Formats: sequence, C-alpha cells, structure tokens
Amino acid sequence: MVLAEGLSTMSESTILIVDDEAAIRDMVSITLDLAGFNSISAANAHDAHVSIIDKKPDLVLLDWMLPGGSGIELARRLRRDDLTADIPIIMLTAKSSEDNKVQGLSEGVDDYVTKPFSPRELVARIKTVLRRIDDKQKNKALQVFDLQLDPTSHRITIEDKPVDMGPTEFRLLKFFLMNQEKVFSRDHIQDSVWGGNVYLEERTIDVHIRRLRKALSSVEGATIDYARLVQTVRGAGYRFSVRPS
Amino acid sequence: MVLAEGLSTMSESTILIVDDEAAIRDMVSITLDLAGFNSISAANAHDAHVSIIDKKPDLVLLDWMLPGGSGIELARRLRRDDLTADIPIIMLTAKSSEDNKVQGLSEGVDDYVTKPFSPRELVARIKTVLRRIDDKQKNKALQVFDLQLDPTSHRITIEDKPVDMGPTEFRLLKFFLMNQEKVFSRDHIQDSVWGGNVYLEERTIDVHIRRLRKALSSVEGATIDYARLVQTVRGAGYRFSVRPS
DNA sequence: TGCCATTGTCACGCAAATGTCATAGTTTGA
DNA sequence: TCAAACTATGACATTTGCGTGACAATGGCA
Repeated sequence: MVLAEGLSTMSESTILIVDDEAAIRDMVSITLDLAGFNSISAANAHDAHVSIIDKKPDLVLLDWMLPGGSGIELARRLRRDDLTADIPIIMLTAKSSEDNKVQGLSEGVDDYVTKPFSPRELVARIKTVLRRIDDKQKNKALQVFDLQLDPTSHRITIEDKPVDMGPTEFRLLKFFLMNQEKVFSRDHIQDSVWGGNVYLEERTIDVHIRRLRKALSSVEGATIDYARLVQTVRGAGYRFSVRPS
Repeated sequence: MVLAEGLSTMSESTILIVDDEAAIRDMVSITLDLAGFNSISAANAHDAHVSIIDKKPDLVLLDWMLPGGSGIELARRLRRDDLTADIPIIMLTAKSSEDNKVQGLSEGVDDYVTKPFSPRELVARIKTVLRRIDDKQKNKALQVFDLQLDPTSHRITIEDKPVDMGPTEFRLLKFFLMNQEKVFSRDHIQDSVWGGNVYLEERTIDVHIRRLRKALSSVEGATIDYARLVQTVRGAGYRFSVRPS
C-alpha cells in the first residue's frame, strides 16, 4: 500500500543543523540520527540558506552566535521569504545572561535551547515544535485562488459561497489540494483517499472525479472554472494543477 | 475523554512570574500558591518567552524594569504573535508613573501593579483580570443574531422572547455557541456535553439535536429560523454556523 | 402518592451517497 | 482513416447515514 499523502507525523523529518563548531554539529547530528530524524548540517549562514532552499528541511536548528551575527540575519531572511517562512526555527543560544540584545530580534523563532543542552532536552524540544507546527498546519485552511477547504469547519467554499459535495469528493479534493501539481495513478488515489483495504473498480475513480468536477462547477458566477484544475493525464491518472493543461 | 470546551472557571490557573529579583519571584510565587494558583517563574525575558511557549500560562506577571528594558519588548512580542496574543499580562512597575501606565496600556497590557504591593492586592488584580478575560470570551460567544443564552439566569431568548428547552438541550446549545463554525463528531459532542463516562447510543445525539432544533424553531415570528444554524455535516457530525450550509 | 417534564432508546422511513455498468466520446498511433 | 486504448457520463441498485415519532424509564415536585 502506498502511504497516504500529507500525513501529519512524517516518519522521518529532516533537520538542518547550522553551527560553526564542527564538534557541536557532529554531536547534534548523532543525537538526531539516534532519535530517528534525518539530519543535515551547514557551517555558515550562506550554506544554510542554500541547503534550506535545496533540501527543504522540516526544521532548522540555528546557532545564534554564528560569526558576524549572521545567525540573526538568516532567521530574519527565512521569515521574510514566503518559501521559507513556514519552516520552524529553534535557536541555540549561548547563555541567557547576554540575551538582552537578542530579545528584540528574536521574532518568529519557535523555541530556544540554551547551551549546554542535553540530547534528551533537544529532542524533546524539536518534537514539541514539530507537533505544534503540525497541528497548526493540519487545521489550516487549504486554499487555491478563491477555492477554500477548511478542515475545521469541514466546509468548502468558492468565493465564500458554499460548495456542496459528498464525503468522498471532500476527501478527494483535500488530497488534491495537499498534493498539487503532481500526477497520481488511480491506484495511488484509491490508496490515499479510500485506504488500501478496499477493492474498487478502476472506473469508479473516474466517476468520483466527475462528481468532484461537477461540484466545483456548480457555483454560479465564479470567475474561474475550478473543475478545470482537476486535470486528466491520459494514461497516467489525474492531477490537480493551477496551470492550464 | 475530551475536556469540555470553554470552561469558565478553571480549577487552577497557571501564572508566570517574570522578574529578575529572586526575592520578589519567591514572594509572589508563595502568594500565588496560597491563593490557589499554579505558579512558574522566569528571571529574564528569554526564559519567560520559552516558558510561555512551552507551558502556556493563563496570565503573565511581567516586571516592567527587566534589565535592558526587555520587559516591554517581551510584552510587545507576545501581543504580536498569534499564539500568545490572548494571554493577559499584568505589569509590575517600580513607581507609579503615569508614563508607565499609559505606555503599558497602549502595548495591550491588561493591568499594572505598582511596587511595593500587598499580596492581597496582587491576587485581587489577577482575579479581576482573569474574570474580565473570562467574561469577555463568555459573552462574546453566547449571542448570535437575536439568539441569546444567558448562563447566569440560565435562560434562552430569541428576540427577547423566551425559548423553552430541556437542560440537555441547553448545555448542547451552550456548547455550540462556544464553539461555532467547527464540526464535531457525535463522540466529541457526547464527551463535551454529557461527559466522558456515559455510554450513549449514537442515535441519541440525533434525537437531542432534533429537540434543540425544534425548540429553536418554536418561536413565532422570528426573522430567522435559528434551527438552520444547527447544521448536519453528513459523515462528520454537526456544526453550529452562522453561514448557510 | 400521582403527575409531569425529561431522558435515552428503538424502529422505521427517507434521502444522500456510493459503486458498478453500459454506452458514448476522445485520443493515439499505425 | 481506422482500430485500439482510454476516459466521460448517465443511469441504476444498493448501501449508508440521518430524521423522526413513539415509548418506557427516571426523577423531581406538589
């Protein structure tokens, strides 16, 4: 069975360690690996930024005292850029005595850990932050243009007008919204939306795709035909994409 | 069991004390413990921030004059972050200076206490603030259009006309009014309205939903059909929402 | 004690939702 | 241009979930 997409608790989160001291990098790296995380590291802010854009880690462990004060800079830059604004950051700070300067600048940081720290503490903090971000993410409304899916109220709206659809189509749309711009085979869709323990006729998926499209088209006066976002990829499956096919 | 939502009088509120002087921290801590609060403390803004994110206290007692002026910074930061914006803050100021008062209140501080203060006064202020916050949330949630639920007199009115319903329907409506725009499964509703230690047949919830709807519809000449606000979300549960389904 | 409101349960009916099929339509490559 | 492969769609039987009226049990209150 193929794993359901968008699982809240990823089996293996990738953590980026940014510290100029090799000893600390190694120590933390080993700790994280033992805790079941995937760790990568960077020795300076520049490499870190490249890594973040490249590898898209789930969390960044950032040393406050990088040479040149660039740790602060990096944190700020990450927060400013939409691409990286959602990546949680845990700051590693030296001692709490001289954090006065630090205070005003530490906006948007998700947690701090003070050196020296125990591996146990570090892992606990990371897990806490990941869980918190995760919950936030899970309950966050998914949105594309003026189409909104709000998991909390279990409601779908287009331009604030409610869209009526069955539970299966709801799950299907949710799946698509969480995995846009990717083609999925019918098998994969079945596994992710129905679960792996059911047998469905192949054509059944098509029917539900059709019902989803119909629901998305049913809104009067919409500026876009949202049904067009559910695209057929002949011979491969279906894809949800904001780009015209 | 899921905790009942929005309990007004928390059995034990957690108060975070932020002060750089250990003597004051201890004094306040003892005072609060005696008054039946749960107290934690932090010596600087940094630790305080960590604690707040971690422990989510119900109120923060914040020394204005933290070294480096970071007290005010902290207050500002707490207000800006969505996670912490709702946590009430009471400022501890050295002298009664009008400046402090004005500036503090403009930063969204809920009250201020001037040193030296008596334990009695401090506790009274805390209780006042907690009650005010509490009332604010309570009163905000308990009115929708011309439907009113008054917890004190235990009455429900629509356009000032009394609505008759059983105790269970009353609690059910209260629960819905406190948690609007969210879907709740029957299990969740049962936990929150009946408590987790009872076993109910699934259909029983439906019956009470129906009784609630019937009661809400029973008012003659209402401009809105309030029963429509109690919405069925097929396959998911029920939702109280101002928006049409 | 008897009355009455309240409550939880059940059985039944209805409508939405679901999965399947047959048929029509479209695309692809020879 | 034609056949094969693939997809869209309408129709249909079945399943599922929800609404509703009725009823017995409970407990408060006069």
